[in-house]
Amino acid sequence: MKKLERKFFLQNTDEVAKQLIGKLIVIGKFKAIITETESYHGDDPASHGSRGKTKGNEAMFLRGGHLYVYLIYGMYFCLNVVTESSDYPAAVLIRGVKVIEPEKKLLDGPGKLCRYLAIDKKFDRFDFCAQKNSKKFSIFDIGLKPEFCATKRIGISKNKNALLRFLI
DNA sequence: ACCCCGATCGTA
DNA sequence: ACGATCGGGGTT
Repeated sequence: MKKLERKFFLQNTDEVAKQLIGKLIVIGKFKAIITETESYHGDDPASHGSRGKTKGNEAMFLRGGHLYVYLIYGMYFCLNVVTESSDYPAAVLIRGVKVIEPEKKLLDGPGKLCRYLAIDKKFDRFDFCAQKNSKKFSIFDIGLKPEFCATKRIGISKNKNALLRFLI
């Protein structure tokens, strides 16, 4: 079980999105395996960061290894892992996980996932690669290399044909 | 101050 | 297939 360090998240966003499948998220008392991700990089019209920095999306412009959490449809939070270098907006949306502790539960959908894991705006801009923060949120390689496929992303209207959704 | 829309979800 | 629900961002 090896903690993913900063350099992992500085890689190309599509690559990080693929490699995050099968990784273990530890957040508070919860442990969960990532089962579904989507890639959003700065030159993608579907990405929040593609139209420049705003108060809401500035976390996307941080260095890889931070979190970007936003509110969608007035009701749901979505969890993203920021990637690549600072000032280039890019992130991976975590769309699905399989919780293994303290109870087994499949969370399919970014809103459900945040609701169950109690992720909200307080995690926006959180630097989980900083040593002092790793107790609150960390991602580990536990040696799983699941088969996964690539499909179109869910719920977007721009650049909708790109195959940037990855799921087991 | 106003308007519009959105990386969703649950139900039909 | 569709409505709920509301904050943020752009525009006036």
